[in-house]
Amino acid sequence: MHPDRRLTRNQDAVLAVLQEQRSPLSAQALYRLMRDRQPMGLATVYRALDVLKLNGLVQHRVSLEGESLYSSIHQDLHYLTCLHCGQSFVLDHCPVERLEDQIQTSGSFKVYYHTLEFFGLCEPCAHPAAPTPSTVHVDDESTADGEV
Amino acid sequence: MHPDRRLTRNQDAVLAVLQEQRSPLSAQALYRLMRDRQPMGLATVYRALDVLKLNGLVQHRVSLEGESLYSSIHQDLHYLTCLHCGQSFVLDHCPVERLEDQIQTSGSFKVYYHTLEFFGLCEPCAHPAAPTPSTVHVDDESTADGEV
DNA sequence: AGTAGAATGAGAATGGTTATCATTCTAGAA
DNA sequence: TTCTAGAATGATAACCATTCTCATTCTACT
Repeated sequence: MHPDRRLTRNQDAVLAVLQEQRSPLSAQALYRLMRDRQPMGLATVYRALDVLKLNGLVQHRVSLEGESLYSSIHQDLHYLTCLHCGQSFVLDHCPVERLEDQIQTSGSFKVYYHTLEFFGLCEPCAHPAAPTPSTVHVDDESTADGEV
Repeated sequence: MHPDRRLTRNQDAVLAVLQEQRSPLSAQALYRLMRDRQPMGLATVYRALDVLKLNGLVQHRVSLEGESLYSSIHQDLHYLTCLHCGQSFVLDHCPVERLEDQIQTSGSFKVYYHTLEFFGLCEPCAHPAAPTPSTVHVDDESTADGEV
């Protein structure tokens, strides 16, 4: 990874594959995919993703399982993620672009991308057939809005 | 962690400590803090955070280093994070609350909290004294082996 | 062609988080 | 109060995505 340098063959291949994807991919999944395209070591995949990220070509978010998911910088997808089952639903609207522009033009920080994700419980997890973790009674301190 | 159950002493203590904090804390940091308050095993701290999260009392985001940072659900902090040095700057404005309400009232998903984070390069990392990773030439996409 | 610096691969090491399991606690029943 | 089933807890091993190490290969430039 270096200043004013053109991407390497591997970095280019990783970027190309990412740009074909419809949804974010983990580094490991990407590594497996590369076998049929441009086989390379796992470490190289991670390094390539780092370079691409530092150059504003790729973005990433972290799944609930702690896995980093990468996608092309041009994808502006956001999610509703269930804290219980971990399933993610895609949101079609992004209300943040304007703010990003504001930050951008205010100088002093160059914004490449942003993540916006909502967490909570999806319908099945919130109202399961059999009772499931949902309501909790908190006695003291601030909160006490149990009821779900 | 169980249905319609009051928080345990430990879970209560973890929540209380979190509510005193001004900024998000990692589970490990929290574990260290608890020693002076309500000593408990590291695993219990993680379990408590899970329960609190599933009940909408605590939120978390993941740092660039892959560490989960927890905070009270009432903190609505968002960040500008530098991809190069990892430093985070707090944003004072959150433009997303309205959308959260929309999702909330549209039914079918109960939103507890959201994360909003901008990534890019901070001033020092973007314009360092000595040249640093910044510019990259991409000749479109799948140019795997062109000239070079 | 020759050389310095960068990239790469393979595998070891790291470190936050989760799983395991024996023990302790809690809330309700008798 | 005592008894008991189910839940919570602690200590530690196991996991696993990611990073590091280092010897080797490539690349760009002279």
